[in-house]
Amino acid sequence: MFHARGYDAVSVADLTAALGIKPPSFYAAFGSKAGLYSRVLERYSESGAIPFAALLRADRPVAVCLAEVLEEAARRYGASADAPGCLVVEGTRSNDPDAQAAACVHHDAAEALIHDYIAARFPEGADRITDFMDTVMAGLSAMARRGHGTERLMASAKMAGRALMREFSEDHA
Amino acid sequence: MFHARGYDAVSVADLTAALGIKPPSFYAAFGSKAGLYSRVLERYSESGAIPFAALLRADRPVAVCLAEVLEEAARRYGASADAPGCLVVEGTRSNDPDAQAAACVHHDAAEALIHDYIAARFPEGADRITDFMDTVMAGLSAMARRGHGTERLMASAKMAGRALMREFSEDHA
DNA sequence: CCTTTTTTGTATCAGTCACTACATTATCCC
DNA sequence: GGGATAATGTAGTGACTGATACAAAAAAGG
Repeated sequence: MFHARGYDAVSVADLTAALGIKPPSFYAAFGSKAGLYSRVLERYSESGAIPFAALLRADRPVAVCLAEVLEEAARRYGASADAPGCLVVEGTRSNDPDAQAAACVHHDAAEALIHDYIAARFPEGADRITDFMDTVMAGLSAMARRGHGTERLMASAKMAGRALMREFSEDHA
Repeated sequence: MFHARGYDAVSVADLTAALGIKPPSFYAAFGSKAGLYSRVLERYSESGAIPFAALLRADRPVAVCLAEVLEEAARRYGASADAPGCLVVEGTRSNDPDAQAAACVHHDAAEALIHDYIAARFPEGADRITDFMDTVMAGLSAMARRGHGTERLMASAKMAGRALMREFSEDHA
């Protein structure tokens, strides 16, 4: 439900109704609405999110791996129309401070993964390229939330991917 | 205030306090919270938003003009830290149906402007390129909201702009 | 100056938010 | 089966949401 409608748009009443439990049981189990969200984020990071560690390989060109991350984002963000976009990216935009902080933890971790991966071989462009990756992924998540399916997202992801290739081939030269 | 904190995060109480008026005067003047937001959007589209009509020129290369739109977005979205991102783009993400609809009107108009501009000279790629423009602009607005300044946004905008050049030069060949 | 109309402030509307005190029911251990 | 413990349902907390009824004050018109 958090993924489908966003943290702010889901009320505790919605959650308890969906779970078939009453508020006291909900708070006994999860502590708070943000507490449940934290656990959902954890689960999402383990299974539903982009597998950065597997995609960012040291034995392949940096630009290729980064482009594959973007394409995987397009695939996952547009996969299910009833849960569009990235749970983490969207969470960082919540109006609730606790939820936002929880989502930022995961986002910052993923961002650091990307940054370090680039920095290992192109330290001078790591900041710039990481920003670009962030921008495109935030954009893809937003477009998914607008209803765009995987095909349309993929076209934009591939375009951004080609921009990455270009960027790295220039750094090489 | 809508631009600074987002439609959902601003309450009528905030608005009446800031305006120095009481709720009845507020509703007499604007009809509703969404009514005021509509007028704010109107004003924003006339003065604060990206001047698409001026930027999308028929006497210059399509890719150059589109790249300039993205750079102008970077400039405006990151200009003031207390009102980051695009009021329209962010408005389309509101949880309030009325506010979202009002923002979508302006967003769709801008999108149509871009689409028609591209379609006039590159009909086969208009959909794809428009999606890419939307994606990057949504991403830039999101990054601005995360606190990135104009310089960082501009770097990503320029990268995306170079991707556009490449795309059009290939279509040419 | 007095009446009429408009604007404003006081106080509050019903509804929803996340969250909890309390009592009852179910479960477990012996 | 009986007593301690844990989980649950009932009901409601205060705070806030957007939006108003009503009356007092201000402005306009003669």
